[in-house]
Amino acid sequence: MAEMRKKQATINDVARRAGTSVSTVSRYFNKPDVVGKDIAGRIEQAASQLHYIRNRSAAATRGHRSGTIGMVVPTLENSIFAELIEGLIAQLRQSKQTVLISSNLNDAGNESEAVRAFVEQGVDGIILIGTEHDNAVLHLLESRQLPVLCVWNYADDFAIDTVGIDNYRIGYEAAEHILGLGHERIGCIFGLSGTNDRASSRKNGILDRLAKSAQTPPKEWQTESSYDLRSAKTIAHNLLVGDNRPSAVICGNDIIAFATIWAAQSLGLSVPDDISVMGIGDFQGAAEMTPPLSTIRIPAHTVGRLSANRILELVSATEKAPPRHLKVDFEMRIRHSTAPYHKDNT
Amino acid sequence: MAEMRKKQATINDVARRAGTSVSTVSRYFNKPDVVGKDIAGRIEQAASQLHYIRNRSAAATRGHRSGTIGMVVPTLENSIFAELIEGLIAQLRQSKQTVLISSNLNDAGNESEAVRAFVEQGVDGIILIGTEHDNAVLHLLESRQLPVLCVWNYADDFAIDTVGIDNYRIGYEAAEHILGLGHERIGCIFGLSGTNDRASSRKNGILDRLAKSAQTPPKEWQTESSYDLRSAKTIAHNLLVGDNRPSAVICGNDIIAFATIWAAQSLGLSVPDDISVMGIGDFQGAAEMTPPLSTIRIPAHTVGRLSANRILELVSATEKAPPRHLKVDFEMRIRHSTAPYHKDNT
DNA sequence: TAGAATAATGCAAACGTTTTCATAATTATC
DNA sequence: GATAATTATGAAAACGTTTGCATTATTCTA
Repeated sequence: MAEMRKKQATINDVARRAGTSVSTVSRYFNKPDVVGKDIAGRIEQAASQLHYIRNRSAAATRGHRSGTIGMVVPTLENSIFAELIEGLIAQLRQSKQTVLISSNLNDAGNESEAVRAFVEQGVDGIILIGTEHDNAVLHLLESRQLPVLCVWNYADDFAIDTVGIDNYRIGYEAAEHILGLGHERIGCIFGLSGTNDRASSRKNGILDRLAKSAQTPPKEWQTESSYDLRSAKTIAHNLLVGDNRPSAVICGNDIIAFATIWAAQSLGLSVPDDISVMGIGDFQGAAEMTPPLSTIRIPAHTVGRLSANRILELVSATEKAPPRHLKVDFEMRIRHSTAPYHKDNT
Repeated sequence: MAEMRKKQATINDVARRAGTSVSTVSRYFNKPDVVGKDIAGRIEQAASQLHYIRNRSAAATRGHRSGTIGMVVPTLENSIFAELIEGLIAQLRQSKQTVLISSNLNDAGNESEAVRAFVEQGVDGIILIGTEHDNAVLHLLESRQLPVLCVWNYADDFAIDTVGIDNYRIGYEAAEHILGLGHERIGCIFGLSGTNDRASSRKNGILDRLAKSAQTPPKEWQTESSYDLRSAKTIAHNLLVGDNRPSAVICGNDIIAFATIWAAQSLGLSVPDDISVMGIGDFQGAAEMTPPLSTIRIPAHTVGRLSANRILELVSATEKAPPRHLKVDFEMRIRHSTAPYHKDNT
């Protein structure tokens, strides 16, 4: 159909029909209040009669905003990012901005290409997850002077604006909860800390708190897993099988926590009677599952909303300001997958 | 920073440095093989030295493809759409296409605006979920002659191209499985059929198969729920509470099935000893949960891949052809949430 | 009411590409 | 070796907007 695409109404047609000039029509669409009442009416009418739709590409050539924000996430298959994105879209839509999404498909090496594609499209700003990014990406963005925002991980010493949560603190609090329950045989399944700043912040928070109470787990109880149910379940199984097992396990996120609970159940263990499980994230299903998961709620939707506001500020800022960092609060959601330590937990 | 955005290298700069004309440079980027070896080399070098990045907006004004495909989904928070999108992105990336995503945020009324925004951005094609769409949307797309693809639901009588699964058939097979197990007290929790073609196709498939064996459930066991764990769990609870309850429940999708299993467990019922639960979708976690869910796998990633290929075909087609419909197969995944009917199932 | 300030409008250049057409250079054909 | 066919290149117009500047109409000030 490419060839036969009909000629569509342009701003010229609208101007002609409304009996005015293109400049005025253009102005009307950009700042409606600057054009006279009568002409405005005629333009409105002409535009709707002709089913006129603006051509943002054309506008963008003249240096005008494209009205798009690009966001690249590590993966869409983690519901928490989906929630984040929905928050972002909801808010950005109110400002008539369109969101371009790209996924690294779980391979950080894809990021650079994704960002480049966004730059080609002429996005007004870019949102990235976390603070660890390729030099190529950072250079590109820097040389283009393109507004960037790193979300998800609060990092007050970072050179780029961030909005996110304090993952160290989250880890700390998670450990605190388990300690408060009296557990002394504590296992951990962290997220993969090698590639992921959030995971390693949480890990440090957990370990620091544990160390403070002289409860640092033995090496073989400090495990790591990707955020993937299948492998997490295997790792949890290995941690839990046999008699010498922890009485509580702290998980790097809820995916891992789900997997741990299911591994325990499939081993015939009761959560929380035989073993307590602590998650992080409050993902979908955490509250509904059996038993409802004790976790820490990360308000992803809020992060999305705030990110939208912040990137818009950055986009319309007239000069470069020092980076600002927005910390968003988390909330403990203690449900029924954790319980006080008692003797026969062994 | 808007004001101070540095001037970036344009195709002109590249041409000058490479000692050739802009036309040749442009051609080089679009069909590299049509320009001479030596010049090609010089262009390549000049472009990389200048960190040149193409400006797709400018290209688009001249009627050239924008290199973008827009997709709007009902919600991102359903992991199955996320999987679909990942498949789409993965495939489209290979053809150097960028994906624009929009979410209706669970309100179909948003779709029209989302589509309009995409048209303003000049997408080359649009992918929609399902076959039920606003007239405004359909008209807009039609009048613009924009390639459209409706995915997820196979519908061989639909005026627009589709690629998806046969939801009627899926429902039919789900019922068949439960019937084959000997159940005679069957309850259903469908998806909301009012607003959603997939849900109603499945419902019809289930009901038709049940009717064929004279097992149509009483009205009060034919319930509906939104695809949302919380409300689904409530509805499942009401269905299962008390002594007069079904021995098996067929669920409109896995979200509902998860909720049903958890509702049963929280009522002290065992799945599948007291009650069998059948899902549809094979969402994340279905295989890992306790008990592993019997369901029907919808290969969302494949749907995404195929959709990518199809929309690309439509975009580069030179004339309008009659719609084609691609059916993608599903697979039974019988695990442990369903079991043969036995007497003391009450 | 004259002059100044302000508001509304139009003209035309500019944005960075693609693409048509013409031209020059090369290769194939007899 | 002359002509035809093919290939590689460049010049310039076009795409649909925005925007700086100039102009005209309106309102304000004294």
